[in-house]
Amino acid sequence: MNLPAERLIARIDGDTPNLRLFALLEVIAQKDAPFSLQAIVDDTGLPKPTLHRMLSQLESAGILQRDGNGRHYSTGQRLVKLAESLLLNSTTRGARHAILRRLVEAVGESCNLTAFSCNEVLYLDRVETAAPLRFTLHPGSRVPAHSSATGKLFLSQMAPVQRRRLLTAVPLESFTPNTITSVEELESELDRVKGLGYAFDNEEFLPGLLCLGVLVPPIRGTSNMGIALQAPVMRCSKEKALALLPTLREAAEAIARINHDAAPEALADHE
Amino acid sequence: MNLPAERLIARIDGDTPNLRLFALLEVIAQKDAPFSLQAIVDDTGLPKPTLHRMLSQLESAGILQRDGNGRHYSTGQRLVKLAESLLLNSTTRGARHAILRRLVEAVGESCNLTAFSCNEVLYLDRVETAAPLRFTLHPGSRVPAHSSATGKLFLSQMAPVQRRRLLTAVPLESFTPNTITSVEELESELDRVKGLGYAFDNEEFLPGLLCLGVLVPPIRGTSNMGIALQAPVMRCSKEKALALLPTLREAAEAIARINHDAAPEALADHE
DNA sequence: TATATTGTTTTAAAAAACGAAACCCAATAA
DNA sequence: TTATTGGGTTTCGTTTTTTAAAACAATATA
Repeated sequence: MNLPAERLIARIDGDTPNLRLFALLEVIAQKDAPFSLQAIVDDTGLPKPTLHRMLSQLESAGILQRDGNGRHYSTGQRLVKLAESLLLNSTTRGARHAILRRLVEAVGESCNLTAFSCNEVLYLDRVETAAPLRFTLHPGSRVPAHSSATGKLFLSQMAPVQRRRLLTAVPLESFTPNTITSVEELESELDRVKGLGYAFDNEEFLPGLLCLGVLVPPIRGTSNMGIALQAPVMRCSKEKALALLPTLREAAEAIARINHDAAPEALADHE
Repeated sequence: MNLPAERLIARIDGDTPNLRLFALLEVIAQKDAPFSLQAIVDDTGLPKPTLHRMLSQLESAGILQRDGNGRHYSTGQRLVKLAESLLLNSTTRGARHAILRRLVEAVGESCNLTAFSCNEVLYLDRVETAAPLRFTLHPGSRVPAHSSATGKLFLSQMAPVQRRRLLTAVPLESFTPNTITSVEELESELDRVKGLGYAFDNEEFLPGLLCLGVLVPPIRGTSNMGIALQAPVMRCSKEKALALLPTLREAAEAIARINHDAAPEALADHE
């Protein structure tokens, strides 16, 4: 996960200290493992004492934490909390919600917007269908990735080595007879999913619940948002769900556009 | 979404500008709609010109953006991207948390992951049991090493000379009748602990709280991570806790594997 | 044991942040 | 039309932080 060092240096250099701090956070956000002071020095080109001070400040504020042998830092509670709050309460929430609502109206089933956080699927938002039979899951709740449609999509984007580390850290918990609990089986499912660009959760988390998920296209790199349709199997077969895939994709693209322009007026036209 | 303003002020006030910026981001992260300068003034209590400057900096860096009429700010592209990167890459934390959670499920008591930082035990993460009677300690809090199970383990690894210097620098504070406050006594306890490879905290910090800790095996050298079980004495005897030692060890090894994978490569010689 | 390497502290100069007060500017009300 | 109000913005001297070279300490490596 080494990014071009020069670009980071260039951006960090010309700016005010406040922005430098932000740039530091951006560098840290790219790290997928605890990092040393020296690693940040290499990435940013800033002087070591400067970074030492900044990291110490962040550590004593609980934004970072020292870790492992005490010479490495990793993201602290507070930083993760900030990231989650940002995605949950984002000012574009209203616009995203409108799109989700329109999607639910179009497909007639509950849909939700998810993000990948700490190896789990985090529900950012959810709109429920009017149909009486429905599953109720609240924004802010979490679900394991391996038994979730969008979770599989998130996993399918990861580098195989890193992904395997996650999957083998803890046995894959089984929720229903359909839950995939073997790492090998899951990995081949993930490869399949990667090729298709969509994923099912075929009663793998809750009995009777079928989900079809797609990723919200990222500007570049990997996506950290997905939307999924959730329907009771007795009302929606896999085939029927697949027929709705284009509608789902359309909504995903609409949300991608919002994320990109982040223009609050975006929903005015669709009202 | 209005949080108690005083608390935010208090936190924002005493800190360095860098941390002030972060606190500002935290306030912004709570907003679910575009916000005005005045709204932030009300939330933080900081002077208007100060915030104006900060917001302007953030805006010109693409971290925030102004909406239509120019009088409101909302989260910009770069801030959302930061949040997503953070969550996508917080895999190590997530994996450790998953292991901790599974451990808690297996032993039925609260467990935590600690590190040795500045001669104190720092709680990195914690998962609480579902049992109604429990002690609540938050990640990020600190506890003196001499009255903590994992703290004793950390101390037991140190070179005797260095350790003695540490222990005699300041009198050992007493928290309960069981707290070891004599250096000689503590040192013999530490030798015993070193031989056993595990440590108890037998109501030495909080009355009624029994802890059993083990070290997370290091790649090499000394370990600065430990995991501990924490249980009310009335529910868990020393013997009962000891019976869970293998489970505890297993979890420690699982975390060690994660740390091992995340190990820093010997200095990268690019350039 | 010597010897790099990385982390930490110290320093004076430079830069930025700070915030009081004054100033703008648009939208109402008189 | 003119005052008034409630933001928002700019100015500027003071205070504080940041900066980064250099020295220092601790640690790993040979």
